[in-house]
Amino acid sequence: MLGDLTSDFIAAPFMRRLNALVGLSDDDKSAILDSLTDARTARPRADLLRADDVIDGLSVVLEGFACRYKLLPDGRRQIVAFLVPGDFCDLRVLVVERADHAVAALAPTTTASITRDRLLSLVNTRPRLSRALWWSTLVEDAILREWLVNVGQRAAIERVSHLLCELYLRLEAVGLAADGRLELPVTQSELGDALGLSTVHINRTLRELRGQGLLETNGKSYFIRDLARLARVGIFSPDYLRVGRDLLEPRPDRY
Amino acid sequence: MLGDLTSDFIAAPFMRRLNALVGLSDDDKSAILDSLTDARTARPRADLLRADDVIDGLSVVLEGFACRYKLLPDGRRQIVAFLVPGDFCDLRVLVVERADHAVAALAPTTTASITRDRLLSLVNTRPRLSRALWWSTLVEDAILREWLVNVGQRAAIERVSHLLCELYLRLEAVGLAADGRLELPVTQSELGDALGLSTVHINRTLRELRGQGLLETNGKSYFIRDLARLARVGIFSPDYLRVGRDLLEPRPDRY
DNA sequence: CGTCTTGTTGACGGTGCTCAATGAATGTGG
DNA sequence: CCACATTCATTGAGCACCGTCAACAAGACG
Repeated sequence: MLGDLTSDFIAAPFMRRLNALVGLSDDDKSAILDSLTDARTARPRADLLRADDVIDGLSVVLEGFACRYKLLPDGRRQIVAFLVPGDFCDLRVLVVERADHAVAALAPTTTASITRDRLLSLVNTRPRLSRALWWSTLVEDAILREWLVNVGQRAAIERVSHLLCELYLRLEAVGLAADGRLELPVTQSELGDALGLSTVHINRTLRELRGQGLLETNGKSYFIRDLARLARVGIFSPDYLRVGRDLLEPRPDRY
Repeated sequence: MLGDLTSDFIAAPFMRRLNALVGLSDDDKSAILDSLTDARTARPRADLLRADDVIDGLSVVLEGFACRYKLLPDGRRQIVAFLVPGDFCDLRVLVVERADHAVAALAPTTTASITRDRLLSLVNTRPRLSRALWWSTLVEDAILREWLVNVGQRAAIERVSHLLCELYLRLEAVGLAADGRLELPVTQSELGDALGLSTVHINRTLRELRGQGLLETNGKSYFIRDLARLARVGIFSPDYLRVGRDLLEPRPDRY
């Protein structure tokens, strides 16, 4: 285990994520926290996991920013997910031995791991934890479906707006964004690879959003001036981020 | 249970799918087959499951063709998956109570169900079955990621070719396609909604593929004249359809 | 036998891509 | 600490891919 790390500030986003998992007891939470081992920090552009790698355990992002991606033989790249602190790298390790896609750090990224055996024994002895882990894969799936809708149906300005709304809410949920401000340690080229748009067009689209007074950017700092309006432009509804929660649960009325 | 249905020809694709699931015993197979109940046939365009529906059990497609889809408020539709015989409608029922997307029949489609309680007791008493079900959700995820790559990175002719290769292999795997021939009971408009292309452009792309001698179409019958070449055009590699199988397993050399 | 859906094709235009150049920022090695 | 290289953001020009609109034919269906 990581010793002091479990009580350390660095695990805060992961803690917040665990708290959000339905029905997880304090006992479950400390069981999984205590199983974290082997913390390491990857530099930007470093692969955390390569396609066809044999997976030997479950990794959790504690700090930083990463992505899943697939490459075509000619070099085109599609980013299929962004991983923010608190996200799991490869939950499918429970069933599958090899990855079908790669995971790369986009910013300096700290991860910690749980060995496969430890994880299997956790889910076997703690049904609620097992359920919670499955639940978080379902949220991931829901995000993936929404990304397909985004890339398949929305125009460029809608895609960018939608992604910004999603990332703002996800980062806010783990305490890494507030008051419309968020840090996105990704290049415009990476945004393009996630949204199926060219770098040049990402740049022009961001300029358009700034021109409409919806957004301010300064390097990798983003400031959403009007979340409700940005959500309208992006035809964004946050429901998919809360799969399985009671749909009638009161929600902030910002969209 | 469905009585005669379990031994009936109609369950053949589902049987073939079960046989393909890793490590499933005959006992497991008959347990799940015997749990099938409440067979019903939906007409084309009928919803099998609506967004926000409370899910009361697991449905299996026995015959026909269906899709998962999400709608935007203005009517745009993205099809996020095709369901062929042997596919499950809503495996997430195990964890989540409500659907975040809809499922619709595209052809006359027969489904059978397993009640939630029965399913839960099956997975609790049969670890291999539980593992096999999770495995099939992972294959679904892999297909979803590949669709995102398809829509995000590939040009129209590549997208159509890729989808045709995928559907041919999936249908062949359950005995519904052979010798390059397959039936796709979908309209060109539905292909467009799956690939993020307009109906008109689907039509032109199919014409182009016919012109290149790669494909023949006759209504909803498709004949792939040269699978290897179509796969090359679509930059198609079948790996993602076999997530978790040994990557060294010998494969037909058709791509 | 009308009506509706689907497939097909043409014309036209726009969204977004490619190519190219520039400057700023960042990183690296001497 | 500076010289140099590389990455990244930004903008312009030109054009291609694909969408929209429109029309018509052929089935499918009641």
